[in-house]
Amino acid sequence: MSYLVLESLREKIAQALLSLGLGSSSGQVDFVVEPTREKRHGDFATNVAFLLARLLKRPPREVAQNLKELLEPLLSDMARVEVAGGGFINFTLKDAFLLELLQRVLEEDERFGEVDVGKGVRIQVEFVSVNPTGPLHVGHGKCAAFGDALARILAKAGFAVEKEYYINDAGKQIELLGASLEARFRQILGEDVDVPEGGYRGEYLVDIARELLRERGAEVLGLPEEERNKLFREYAVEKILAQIRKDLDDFRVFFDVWFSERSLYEKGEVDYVLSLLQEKGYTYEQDGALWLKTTLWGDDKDRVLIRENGAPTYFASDIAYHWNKWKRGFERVIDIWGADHHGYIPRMHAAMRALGLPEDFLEIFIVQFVTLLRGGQPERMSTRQGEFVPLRSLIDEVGVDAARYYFLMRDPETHLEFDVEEAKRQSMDNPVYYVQYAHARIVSVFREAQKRAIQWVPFHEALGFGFENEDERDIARAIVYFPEVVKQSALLRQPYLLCNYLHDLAGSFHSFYNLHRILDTENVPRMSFRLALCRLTQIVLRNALELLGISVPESM
RNA sequence: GCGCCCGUAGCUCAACAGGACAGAGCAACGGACUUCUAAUCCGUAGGUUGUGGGUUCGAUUCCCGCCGGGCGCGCCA
Repeated sequence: MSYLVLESLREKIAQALLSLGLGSSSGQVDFVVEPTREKRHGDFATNVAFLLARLLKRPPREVAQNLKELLEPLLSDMARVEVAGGGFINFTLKDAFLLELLQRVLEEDERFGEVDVGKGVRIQVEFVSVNPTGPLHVGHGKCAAFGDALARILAKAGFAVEKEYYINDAGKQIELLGASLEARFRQILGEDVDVPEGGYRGEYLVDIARELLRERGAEVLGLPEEERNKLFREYAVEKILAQIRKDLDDFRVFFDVWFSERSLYEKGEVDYVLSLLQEKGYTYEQDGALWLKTTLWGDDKDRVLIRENGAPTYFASDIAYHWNKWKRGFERVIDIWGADHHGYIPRMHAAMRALGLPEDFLEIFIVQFVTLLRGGQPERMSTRQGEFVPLRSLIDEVGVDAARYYFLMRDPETHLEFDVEEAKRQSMDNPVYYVQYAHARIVSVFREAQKRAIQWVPFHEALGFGFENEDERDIARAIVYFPEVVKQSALLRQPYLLCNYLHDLAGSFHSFYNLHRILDTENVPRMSFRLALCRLTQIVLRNALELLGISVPESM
């Protein structure tokens, strides 16, 4: 497991507090340790003295001073512990310690960044789960990128992760889909019929109808109604799902499980869960329908489980679905939904409580809409949001890497303005290339070294030469911080923290590269040390990009 | 009307979960390739953090009101 710099420091401070009879495990002093923003404040800082000052009713500065004296002997890894500002305590790592950590990074290599905050907890991430009634659009792409990256990050952070796609292959919209396909089918055969009211009018159904005609011929219309409906329905779902899978594959998003809603009905799980809720006494009948008392857990109104016509609602099968997840042994499940579903959250949480599941079993994330811009102007393809632009066309236009990075670089719960023109530009305005370029540059340095048959001291030995300047040290500090970022993004479920980090790391490297010559055969120790730093930076860039599902180019 | 999200430089966004002087990129301007990839770097300029209160040693961050934008409020999924 990788070393967590902040966590270790925090623990030591907590220990010091305990020895003072303060702080304690009860956490009455909830202090932070964080990397400093400015170099002159050292590497890390804590606000513990401010919080303690309140408790002790002493000036923060004085508390900080006392604490510093107490801490110093405990912190053999620190070169300096200083009181600054109104009462901050700043820490500066010993170079020797930093170098020792770098050694570990070399050893851990592709495993660097693995942390054990997940402790093997089984967690499921369910995302995209688009109804198989039409192709994926750009908004789904954002959900896909987020869910996929989150799953990768959680795995790196020590969770046992499974990715799942829930196929809504039951219910009215699927009936409508089948009817829409049949209408297109008949149209091709020259019949004067229209797509049913509220049906699916997209061109893709015309293509599918043609395919069906080619495969099965016009005689399918002669089948008995029930059989015919089933055929059209299933054919449409199958074809559309295949297209969705293809799009997701190309977007480098893969699922462990494709779960069918229909199977819940077939196995009687919907009925079972309904009876379970009835037994618990959380349901009642009114207006001929069966209701769940979701208001018991804060929902605005109670919700219908079985309609007056006897058909279960989507809500009912969704409850069964989540019960099924629980029965499969997940300790925690994450649902990622589009913004138009946010009104659905309270009832879902209420249902979990009604089933008696732990409060933190279900986590729901809402992914806000994407607005596509083209040169600063909103995309015209839709009168509403750009999200109706197919994901496919975005991938074709800007590529997978740029698309994924743009989706991931922001908090998914905020609206995203995605400028297609900017994403396409292979230049400095494009953050994904900025990061990838750093990697390609490093590879190129090694390529050059090899070409010139340059000999250098092996990395682990070369690290012994130590830092020559602040620029080198800055990179080292950024490198050893990576595991903390993995931990943070996993616990906060925020892949974008990783993007910010990557951008910073790449920036430190680019600055360094422009300021200092690496391949300097006049000074072999220095060159060797710098090559070691390059390799280390390369390791982190690669590991981090992989967590985002973005390719790691050897040259650009 | 109610609920959720959002409001920071001309534009798109950060600010590490309440911390030090609010930072990047783009756009603008000025510099750096006979030397490891210039998709890069260095510098200049750009701000009453929508607004009014409150809590705090400290607020872009938390609370309340208002203004503006987005989304949702079905026995649809």
